[in-house]
Amino acid sequence: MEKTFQPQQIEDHWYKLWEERGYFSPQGEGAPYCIVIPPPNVTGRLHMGHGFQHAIMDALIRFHRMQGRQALWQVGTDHAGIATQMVVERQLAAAGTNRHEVGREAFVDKVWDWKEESGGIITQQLRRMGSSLDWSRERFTMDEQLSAVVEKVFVDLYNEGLIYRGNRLVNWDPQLHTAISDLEVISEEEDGHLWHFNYPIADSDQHLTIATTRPETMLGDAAVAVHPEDERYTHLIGKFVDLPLCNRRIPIIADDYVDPEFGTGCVKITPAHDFNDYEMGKRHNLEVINILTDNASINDEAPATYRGLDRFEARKQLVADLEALGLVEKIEPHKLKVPRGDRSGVVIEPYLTHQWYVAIQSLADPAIKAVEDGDIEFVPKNWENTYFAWMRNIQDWCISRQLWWGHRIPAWYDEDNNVYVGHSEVDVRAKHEIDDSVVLRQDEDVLDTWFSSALWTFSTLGWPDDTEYFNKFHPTDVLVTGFDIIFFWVARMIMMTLKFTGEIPFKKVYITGLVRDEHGQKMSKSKGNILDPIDLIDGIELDELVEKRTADMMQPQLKEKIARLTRDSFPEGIAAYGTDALRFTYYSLASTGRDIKFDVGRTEGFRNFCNKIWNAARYAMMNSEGKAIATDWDPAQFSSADRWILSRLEQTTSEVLEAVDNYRFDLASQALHEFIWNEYCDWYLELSKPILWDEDNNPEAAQATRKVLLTVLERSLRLLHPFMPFLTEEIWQKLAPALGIVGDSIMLQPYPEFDADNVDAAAQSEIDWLKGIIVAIRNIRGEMDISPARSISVFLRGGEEQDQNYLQSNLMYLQKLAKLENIEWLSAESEAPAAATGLYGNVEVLVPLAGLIDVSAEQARLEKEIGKLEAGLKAVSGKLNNEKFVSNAPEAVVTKERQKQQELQAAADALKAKFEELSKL
RNA sequence: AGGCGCGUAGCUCAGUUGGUUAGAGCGCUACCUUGACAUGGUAGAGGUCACCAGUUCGAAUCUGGUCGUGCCUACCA
Repeated sequence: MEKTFQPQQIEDHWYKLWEERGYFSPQGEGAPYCIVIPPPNVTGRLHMGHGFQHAIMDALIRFHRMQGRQALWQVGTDHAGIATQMVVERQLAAAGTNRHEVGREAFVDKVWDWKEESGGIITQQLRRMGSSLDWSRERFTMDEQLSAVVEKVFVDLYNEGLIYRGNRLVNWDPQLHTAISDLEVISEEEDGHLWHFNYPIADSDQHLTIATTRPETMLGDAAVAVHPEDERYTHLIGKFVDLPLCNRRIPIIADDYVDPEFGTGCVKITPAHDFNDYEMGKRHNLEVINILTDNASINDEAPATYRGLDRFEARKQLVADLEALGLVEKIEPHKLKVPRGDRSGVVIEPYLTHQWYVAIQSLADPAIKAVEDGDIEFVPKNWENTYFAWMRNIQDWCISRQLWWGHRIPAWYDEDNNVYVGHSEVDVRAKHEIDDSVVLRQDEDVLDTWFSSALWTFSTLGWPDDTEYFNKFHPTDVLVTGFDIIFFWVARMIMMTLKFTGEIPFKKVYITGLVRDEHGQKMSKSKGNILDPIDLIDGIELDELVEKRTADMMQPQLKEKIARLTRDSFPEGIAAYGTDALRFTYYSLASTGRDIKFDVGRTEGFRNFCNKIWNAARYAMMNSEGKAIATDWDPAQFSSADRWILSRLEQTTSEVLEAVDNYRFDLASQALHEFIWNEYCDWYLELSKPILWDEDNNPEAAQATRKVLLTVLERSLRLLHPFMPFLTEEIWQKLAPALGIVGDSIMLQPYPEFDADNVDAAAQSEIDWLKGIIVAIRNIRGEMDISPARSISVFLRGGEEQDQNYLQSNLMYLQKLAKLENIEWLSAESEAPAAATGLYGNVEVLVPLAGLIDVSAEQARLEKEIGKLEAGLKAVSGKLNNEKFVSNAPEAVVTKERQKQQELQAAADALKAKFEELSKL
């Protein structure tokens, strides 16, 4: 074995072998266990969020697979309508053309080409994470079979009246030329203005002052509204104003939507370009005047001077023209929420179009109930509030998009625009008896990407035709995802799955936190703080990292700043830490209900942990190869250390099982780290040395210890495997034969179970004693500056018979681990030499001074120790002197405090006596 | 405006139903290249658990409030 762990040499090898041998497919006869992958964009790249979620899903899958479940991790990718189409459109733009020139069919072909070309990247990256996904069942949302499900769902919902076509205001993206849903609109506060304009009151010399944040929409004004009880304006209700620049006369209406406190209390009403105005327009039968084109420039409804102007150009022009007419009362700075498309970043327009909608209420009700009744549980539970809040106020879902990449809507129109919905044109003609002489054209639009994603759990498992996997694995066990897509995806899956299969899609929803950078900042291209999981696995040179982070940056000053920041954060670039170390970092940070700040320092620490395990294995192997190992499991031959480590392993097993049960991967990883490093390596390996090196005198003991050494390691590897798949496999393959274990892979071995009978309290208390004495001696060595190379003599005094027995049975350990010349028990009566003193319980540990240390240093050390004891004593005594505590606290608590008081008192007294003795010298 | 979190060592975080002298890792200090590992070992320093009040014999933990901070939802033109 190499002296250090070299992850890159083993990872590809094992992953390929696992995949080739079909280990990722469900096996055996155990109860099914299933997770579906949140499908990544087929042309996307792996990011830290994926890395985190995959680490968790893979741990769950491997854990349950080892527990004997038929584990299926269903894999697949998403066509990601807008995102993918935008990429290809950008490619066209770079080539000096666009999709309209290319034409629909050729464009869609190009997108498929791009999918083929780049689609393998993300799936290769998922493999690098060690994810045990069942690649033999890989799906894509636009596969034939999945598309058929999409079509069926659409047609069925339509036939039930739950999908309808409506002409109403939608969120329109004027750059992408498509409608988007409410969820795809991001509103953030921006600086703007509040313009106050004077609208002349008809047939008078008076005017009304209205306030608006969007002057250009005045071209579509249909009324001015005031509050019905606003005394300033009641006399004007029913009268008219002359809309400046437009030569139109519009009414003054009353509506209690108007807030008299805001602005002037007069609102211009533009039904075609504002959601609230649209509703008010319906209430008052106002004309809906659309003044914008698809590009959000001014259309022909407006006066000629403004036609063709971009909306923001028109705004400037209008303000200037009103200014010239003396109709601008004032302009105030004003903060307002500006709606922007989450993909394009441009300002979204409420825009009147024909779109397809899902009538959502009847789907939402059972979906709410499923969570209320606990059929579906969120982890952590508080996300259920978020879910309920949105679901109880849900709006109909706009599902049509004016894109070319996606599932085309299965609706056809005749020349009179009558709509026919069906599985195909042939189907539609047959159903509606439409003659071939009638020309039908299919709806141009495609469905929102999330429409097909909503069907993911059951469409990927073969519903409705091929039901073997569906029947076995659905409902799935747990969905692992981020809070940001609870509405986009989780809620819609619950609704659609209940509607069509009558089953919940999953029993649990584990919501992960967001992965942020080490300072808690969101990772983003513009901040230049993105970490690529693959770079943490393979490492990356500083220059390359800087190049990567600053590529395609528009602003040069941003580029410089990011380069500087990157050089500060990673002066040496990033080392190759390997997948296991990266995964373990995720687990260690995965406490529930909290975002995680990703600190590369942690990854380095866990890389070291991998190396520690590697070397522990080297030690175990070096000490076993070619040597006799006990064949029987004979506890009578076990040393106290053997029994202790077995007992601690048992407890660790219990902790890990419980932690995984509760989705507490942080606690699981902590328990494993603590056990393997601080107990197995730091203590057990050291305790095994005296026995293994004393083989000539006691071969049975050495053989038994060898057995335990290997057994504990082997079982630890199995405990650890779901978290560190590669390292554990590599070592296990070398180790298993030494123990006579036959098996092809650790991933097919059983997961350790907890057996309370294997907890050995006696062994634990004995080794605790041993550790306590050794630590007391080392402490004196350390603080008194006694060279580690120097052997010393130690006396023990006080204590009970048990302590003396422990000394006798642990002499060899003490001599080796504390580097002792000699250690013996002093009877209580005998005179102690001048010595430095430590305590373990009521055992005094005496290191004779002669020639080793100076008295004042020891006194200073004692004073410090006494100080600590007295602080504790003060706290305990305070409690016990409080009569209310003694009379009210439970008996057990009081007894415990009393005992503690005695121990502290005895210890303090003993050290004080030592201090006095030293003073006499 | 409502809702959900968070605030514990220099940094990143644990702390289960209120009861240990509040823990871990990283970082820091000192010593040590001892026959698994310097990606290591041994020892050590470091916290009035954001603040205030309350409940209780007892609060990092429960309640109320204040401050700071992050996010989500709905918005007034």
